[in-house]
Amino acid sequence: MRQLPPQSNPSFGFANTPFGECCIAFSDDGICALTFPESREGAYADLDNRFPQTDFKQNDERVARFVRQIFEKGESPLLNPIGTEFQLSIWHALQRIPKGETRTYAQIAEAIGRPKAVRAVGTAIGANPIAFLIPCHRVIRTDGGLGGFRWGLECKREMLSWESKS
DNA sequence: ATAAAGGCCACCC
DNA sequence: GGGTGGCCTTTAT
Repeated sequence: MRQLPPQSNPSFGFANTPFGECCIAFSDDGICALTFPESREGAYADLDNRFPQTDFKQNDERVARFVRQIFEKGESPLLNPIGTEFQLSIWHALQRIPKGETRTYAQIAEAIGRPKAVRAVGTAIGANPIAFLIPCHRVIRTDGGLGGFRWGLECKREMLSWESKS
């Protein structure tokens, strides 16, 4: 099941965060993407790949305000993640992990009532379209290992330590 | 329709 | 530590 792609006033922009420059894409329906791209070209390619029909207008000023709201005030703006029902249930579960805490992939599988689907849970978490706000960095392995992270394990560590002291 | 690839885990050595 | 088999969803043939 897929929801609507960003429709009303689709926009995007770049701004600096404690974890490097991010790209945020949003519309009147909320934020649909938050990434930490290697390059701006990479960010364009990623957006075009995920929303081939959408023409985003650049608005760095609005993104800068989002970033202050998120990383200074600790608030979460309205989100509009797009994915399958399975993915959405997992991304929803991630948002219930309190800041400063962690869960294991197995615990998330348990939380959505699919205890056997641990591996699929890992895959779905890897597909998280809204980094940080959907806190996939708070999920680690049962054996205590960090697990994976789309933006690099170093970044995952930094996010966890940043959250533990605030 | 089917195959292949995953941010996993339990179990073995 | 390293390797195997099972589990389940998604994406690409």
